[in-house]
Amino acid sequence: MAATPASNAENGPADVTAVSSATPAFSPLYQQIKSLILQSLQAGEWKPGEAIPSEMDLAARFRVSQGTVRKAIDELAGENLVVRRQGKGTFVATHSEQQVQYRFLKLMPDSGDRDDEGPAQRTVVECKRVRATADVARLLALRSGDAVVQVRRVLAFGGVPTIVEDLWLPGNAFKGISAEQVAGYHGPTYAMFEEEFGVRMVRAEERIRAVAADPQQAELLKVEQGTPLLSVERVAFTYNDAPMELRRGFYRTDTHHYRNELN
Amino acid sequence: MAATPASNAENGPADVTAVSSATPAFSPLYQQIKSLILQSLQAGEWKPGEAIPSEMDLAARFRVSQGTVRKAIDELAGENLVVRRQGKGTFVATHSEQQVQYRFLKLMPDSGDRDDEGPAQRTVVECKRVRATADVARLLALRSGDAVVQVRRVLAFGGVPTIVEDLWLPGNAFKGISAEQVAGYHGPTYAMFEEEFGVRMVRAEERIRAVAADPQQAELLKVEQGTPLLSVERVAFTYNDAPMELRRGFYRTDTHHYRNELN
DNA sequence: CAGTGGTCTAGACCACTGG
DNA sequence: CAGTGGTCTAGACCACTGC
Repeated sequence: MAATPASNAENGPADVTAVSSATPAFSPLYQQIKSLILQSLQAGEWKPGEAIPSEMDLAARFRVSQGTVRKAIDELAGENLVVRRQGKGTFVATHSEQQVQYRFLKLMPDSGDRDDEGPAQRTVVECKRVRATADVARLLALRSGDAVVQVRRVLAFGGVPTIVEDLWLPGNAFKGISAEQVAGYHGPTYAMFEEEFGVRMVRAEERIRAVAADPQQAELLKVEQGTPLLSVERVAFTYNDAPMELRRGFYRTDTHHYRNELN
Repeated sequence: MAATPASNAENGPADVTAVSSATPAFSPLYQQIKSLILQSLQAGEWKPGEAIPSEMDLAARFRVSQGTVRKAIDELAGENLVVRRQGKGTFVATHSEQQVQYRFLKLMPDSGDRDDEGPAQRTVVECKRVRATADVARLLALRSGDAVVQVRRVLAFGGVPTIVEDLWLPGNAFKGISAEQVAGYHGPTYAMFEEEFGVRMVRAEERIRAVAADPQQAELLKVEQGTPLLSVERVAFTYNDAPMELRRGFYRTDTHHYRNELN
């Protein structure tokens, strides 16, 4: 009964080549298993923080060997979609964990660790429903005029306002979001998105520039107008590469810096 | 003759735990194989661009199964130290390849591909031997006053000067480097370092800030003094995490942006 | 066609977690 | 102690490259 991959005979396991017999594209079994798991992840069969079935169980479910499931999960773990814990199981990744908190925030204090200065103090300046402008719509894969939620907030570290940023969220997925929710939640904002709206951010792209502080930014960050600021435009994506957040931030870099690792 | 990593008994597979019986630290066999390969890479047993022995050969050399060698090479490939090519072999990674050229340069034109604007035009402003200041020495793991080579250059894209940067290189490893060499080499500077000095950069760390152009930067980049520029400080490392280059660059970001992917 | 990396399996054993 | 992920092996076959 166990699968005998790539064998056409009676008993054979999933026929790897049969998936799309028209295209000559060859897709390994473990890739197919991977996308099956991915579908379950997307569908919410297992929630963030929960354990997914053991490798043995999944092997039985998909009629393949444990090694094949293993390789599929290896890739998912490499993409930070799941987390393996020896002796315990494999868990759906979440932004709530201590270890990888602020995974997407690359701004670091010049000296000392980020833990030293504690969590950011969040001040929500405004939170309103608006219609998407052309560029917001484009980046969020919406149509101009679609409903979006715009949040403007200031993040301070050790009492010093350091970041001012706008968030744009598709109105559909974030119905009823409020300023209190954004400001009051304990933990990363992306963890709140998971808990309150079932939206898990998986990856993001940033475009960084140097700009001069305009009057409003200068006031919110308590710097002189014209001070150079780091402009960080981020598009964050959920599972199927669907953009779910646009963020435009302006960072003071007199006591902090944006840290990046090149491999 | 052939290495028998950490095996005590005659026939059995290598005893994984015996490596450091004092420390309870457990090091899997494939990790040991990985560091053996890494040592050969460092020692220059195989040069950038060359093929390393086949998995079968390495398995025989180290007296382990092919699967174990495979997992070791998988990690090396994941760190971009080595490149696998099906049907051909596994090759030592190099900065000379077309595909991954400018792996460390994240500045992108706002519209269009980087290939569209062609290679950067390099102008070397100066190239001189100096003594390391305290901060340069610290970042390069040298002592203050040690000999270093400083290179100042301007990079232009499509005729527009966009980057001005200083490079500091340990004098020891880069003896005899000249302005002509830096300016005249066809291909990435890091490829030149490999060919001419046997120094291969493996990874790098960057610290990014927004600053105002000083008079000299303004002149070289043909912008107004005070224009916001992206300040990018990079330390590049060779094999054993040894820092081998410090680079301080200033980027115009009116037509380009620094692109980053968050996972 | 031989040689390379890539996939898949089956089974054994190890390390770690928690009841 | 049972259950989980982690390692290692041996062997089969597939996909790709180049002679």
